[in-house]
Amino acid sequence: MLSTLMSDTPEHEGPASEHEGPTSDQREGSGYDFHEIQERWLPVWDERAPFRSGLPGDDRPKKYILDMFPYPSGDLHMGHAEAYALGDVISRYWVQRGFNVMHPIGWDAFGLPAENAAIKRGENPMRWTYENIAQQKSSMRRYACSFDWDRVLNTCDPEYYRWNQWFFLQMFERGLAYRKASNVNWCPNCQTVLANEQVVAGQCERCDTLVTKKKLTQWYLRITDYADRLLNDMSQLEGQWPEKVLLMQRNWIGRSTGAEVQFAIEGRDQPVTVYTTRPDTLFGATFFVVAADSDLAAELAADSPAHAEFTSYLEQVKQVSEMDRLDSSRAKSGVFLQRYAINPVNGERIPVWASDYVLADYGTGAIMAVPAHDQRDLDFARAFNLPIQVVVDAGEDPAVTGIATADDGPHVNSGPLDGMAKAEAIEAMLAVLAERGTGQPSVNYRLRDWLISRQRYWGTPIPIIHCPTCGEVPVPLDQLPVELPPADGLDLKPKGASPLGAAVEWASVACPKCGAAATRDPDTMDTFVDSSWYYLRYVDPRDDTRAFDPAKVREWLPVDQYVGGVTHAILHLLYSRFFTKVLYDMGLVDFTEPFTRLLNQGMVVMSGSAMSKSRGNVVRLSDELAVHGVDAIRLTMVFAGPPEDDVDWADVSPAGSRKFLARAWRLSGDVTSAPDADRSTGDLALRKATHRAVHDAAQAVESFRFNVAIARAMELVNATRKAIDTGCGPADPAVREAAEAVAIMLSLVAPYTAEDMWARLGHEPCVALAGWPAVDPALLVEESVICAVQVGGKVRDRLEVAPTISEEDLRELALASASVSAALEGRGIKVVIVRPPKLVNIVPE
RNA sequence: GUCCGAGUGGCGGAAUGGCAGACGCGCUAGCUUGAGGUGCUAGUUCCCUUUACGGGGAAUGGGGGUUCAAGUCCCCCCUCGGACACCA
Repeated sequence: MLSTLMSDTPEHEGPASEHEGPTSDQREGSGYDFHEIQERWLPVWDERAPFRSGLPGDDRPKKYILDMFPYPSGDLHMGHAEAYALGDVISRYWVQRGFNVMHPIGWDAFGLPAENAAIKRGENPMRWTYENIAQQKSSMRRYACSFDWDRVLNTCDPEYYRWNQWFFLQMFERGLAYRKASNVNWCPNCQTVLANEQVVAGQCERCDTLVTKKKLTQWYLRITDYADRLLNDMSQLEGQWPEKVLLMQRNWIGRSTGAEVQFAIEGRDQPVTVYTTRPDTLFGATFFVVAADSDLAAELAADSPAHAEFTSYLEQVKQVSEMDRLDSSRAKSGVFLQRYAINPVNGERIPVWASDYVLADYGTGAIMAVPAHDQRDLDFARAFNLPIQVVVDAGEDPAVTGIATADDGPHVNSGPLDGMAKAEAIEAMLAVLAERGTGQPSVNYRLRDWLISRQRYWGTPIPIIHCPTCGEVPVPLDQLPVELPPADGLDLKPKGASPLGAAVEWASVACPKCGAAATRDPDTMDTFVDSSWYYLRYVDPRDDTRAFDPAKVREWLPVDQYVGGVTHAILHLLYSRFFTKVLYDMGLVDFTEPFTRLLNQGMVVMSGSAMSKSRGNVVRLSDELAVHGVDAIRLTMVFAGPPEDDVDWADVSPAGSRKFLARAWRLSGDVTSAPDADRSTGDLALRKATHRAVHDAAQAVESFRFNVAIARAMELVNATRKAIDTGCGPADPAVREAAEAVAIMLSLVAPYTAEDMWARLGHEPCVALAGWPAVDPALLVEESVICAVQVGGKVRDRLEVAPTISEEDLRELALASASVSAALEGRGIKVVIVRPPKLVNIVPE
C-alpha cells in the first residue's frame, strides 16, 4: 500500500494550475503541492503513530518534553502555532537522536473563560468545553505536533479532578489546606475572589475590573510554609530557566530580613509587635502606625476619643479602590487614635495613628515610623506635622529636602549605636533587644497563602462537608470524586455565591462523621490547582487507582524540557513547584523541582502590537494554514528569530518559507542514485557541506537557536542545488546523502515536506524515526582555511593555509606577504600575534 | 519610583574577545516563460576613488576605558521594552 503510493509519486502529479505537456526540469518546482502532501501523510501517521512513548520493550533512553497545555477557548490561534512549533522541534529532535520521548498534550479545561463564554451563549459549559477540545485536537493533529495521543487528559474529566480533591484532602490532613476569614480580593464583575497573583495592577487579570476587598471565609493552601524552599531550590534552576523568570519568582516571594520589636501601648495589657527591616533606626521612630483595616486599629480606637473620626476614616478607606490604593503618589491619609506607644529603647512616648498606607496582612499590620529614613513615613510625617528625627547621617536633612535617606552612614542620636554603620548598628540593636526581651530577628515574605476558593461553577468541587456539629469534615476518600451536578437548571450567572449552593439536592448530604444533615462546600477550586500537577498525571492518565504511579513518575520525571509562555512565570510555575515539594514531603516523588529546563517563547504580534479584535489586527491561523500550508507556517514561526523573541507577523514571510520548502523538496526528485548507493564514494566537497550542516544544526537545536539550525539547512540546500546543476551532478551519491540529510533536518520543523522527500528518496515512512545522521568527524576537517592577516588590526591580506599550520610557519608566511610590507610602509614591527590557523595581527611600531 | 532586559543594513536576524552583517525577506538587473504571486543567475551597509578590474575609508544608539584585537568585557549617558510598585 505505502510502497505503491511512494513508488508512483511522480513530479508530474502537480496541481491543476500546472502546465500540460513536456517542459524542462526547471519547471518542476511548481510540483510542490502542500495540500496534496498533507492529505497524503496525515492518515499514514495516524496509522503508524510514530510518537507513542513508553511502550513495553522500548529500551531507548527516556526524555520528557512538555508543552504547557492549552485552554480550550476556541480554536488554536497564532500563539499556539508558535509555541507548539517550538516544542515540536525539540521533541522531534530528541526522537531523531534515539530517545524514547514522552511529549504529551491535554486540556486545561476548567475555569472562568470557558464558563463566561458558556454563559454568554446560553450554553452548557461542559458541552461547550468538549466541543472546543475536539476542535483544537483536530487542529493539532493537522498541525502535525508529535504528541503521544494515547496520553491525552482533560482537567474537567471527573477521572482527573478526582485527584485534585484527593490532593486537597491530603493537604487538609497535613494542615496545609485551611479555612480562614480575611479581607480578600474580590472582582465585582466576575463575582468571585481572586488570588493575589490574579490581581494585576489592582485589576482583575481576566476582565480588568477594579478589584475590591471583601471579608470572606475561604480556603487557603499554606504555600508560605514553603517560601524558603521555593527560594532556595531555585539554585537547581540557575542556568536552566530564564534568569528573568527566576528573578520574578524571587521578587514575588519577597523575602526580607529584619526584626520584630515590641512596643508597649499605654492602656493596653499586651505589647504590640512591629516588623522592621531597619531595627538600627529605632531611635528615629517618632510615631507608630497601625493598618486602618486591622483588628488592632479597631480595638485601639474603640475606647478612644477618636473613635468617631476613626470610624468615618475606615469607611472612607473601604471606598478606595485597589487601583487607587496602589498609587504610591497618593497623598497620605490617617487618623490620630489619641493613644501612645512607648519606644522600647528610649522610653519615648510616640503617638499612634491609623492609616491605609500600612497593610494589615504584611508583617504584623503595625509599624514603627522612622520618617527620616523611610519615604512613606516621611510623607506621612510631613502631611500631619509629626516630628522627624535623623539617626543616620547621610548628608542631606530629610526634613528639609523631603527625601528620606535610606543610605548607609554613621548613626547619630542613637545612644550606644552612635558612630556605627548600618550593618554593625543592626547587629548591636538586635543584641540590645534580645537582652531586654523586647525583640528578635525575624524574616518576612511578600508571598501570601494561596487562596483557592472560587464562587463559580466550572471547577473542581471542594471535597468538604460542613456539619453543624462536627465542623469541616472531609469527604471520605472512597466517595471521591465529588462530581459536579449537571449545569442544566442551575443559574450560572455570577451573583457572589457559588451556583453549586443552589443545587440543593447535590449540596445536601449526611455528615460522614455523625450522620446529621450537613451541606457540601459550595465553592470550586482555582484552576491553577489543576495545572499544578498535570505533568505527573501524563505518566498514566487512565490510572483510576491513584493520581499517579510513583514508580512511573520516577522513570519519566522531572520534566526535561518545559516550553511555554512567560505569562506563567509566576503563577503556574510557583504553584507547580509548591505542589512538587509537598509531594516530595509525602514521599510520592523523589525530586523537588518539577521542570529541569524551561523555555519561554515570545508572542506572535502584528505590526508591533498584540493581536486583538478591537485593534482589528488579528491574523487567523486557519487562514494562514490554508494559504501557505502547515509546514510553511511552522517554518516561519521557527525561523523568525530567537524563540524567546516576539514574532511580528508583519515582518516575516510565510511565502518565502514555502518557496524554500519547495526548493528543498525538489532536491529529492533530482536524486538519481539508488537508495543503497555507497555514500563514501560521493563528491567530497558536498559531503563535507552535509556533515558540517548536520553537525552545526544539532548544536544549534540543542542551544535553542532554531533559526540558525534552519539557516544551516538552507545552506545545505543551496550547496546541493549547485552540485546538481553545475557540480558533481544528480547521480553522485553525495547528492543523495545531502538530500536525505535535508529531509531529516526538515523533519523537525516541516514534517509533511520531509516525509514526502523521504518517500521520493525511496524510503519507507516515517522520516521522523529515521535517526539523526551520524557525523563523520573526518569530514568536518577542512583541507585549507583562509587566514586573515592584519596590520594594526586591519585586514591587509588573506592566506590560504592548512588548518594544522604551526604558529611559526604561519608567522613566517604572514611576514612574507607583499601586502603586509606595503601596509607597514617601512615601519618596524612591535609584536606579532599569531592565532593559527585563522588570524595573524602584526602590530607596527 | 525600584529592579531587570535590549539597541547591529530598508526589514527579521547571524557572529567561543579574532575577517561584522551568516541565513532569509525585500529590492535591482538579466535570463527562462504565451504569461507570472514561477524558476534560475548576478547584485544589494554607507561614503570616497577608478573608464574598468580594483583600491581606500567609516560603521554594531552616544561618549570614555581595558586589549595586539571589542557588536561582544568595564564605566557614564541616551532611547526603547518588560516586571514589580505604599511589602515597613
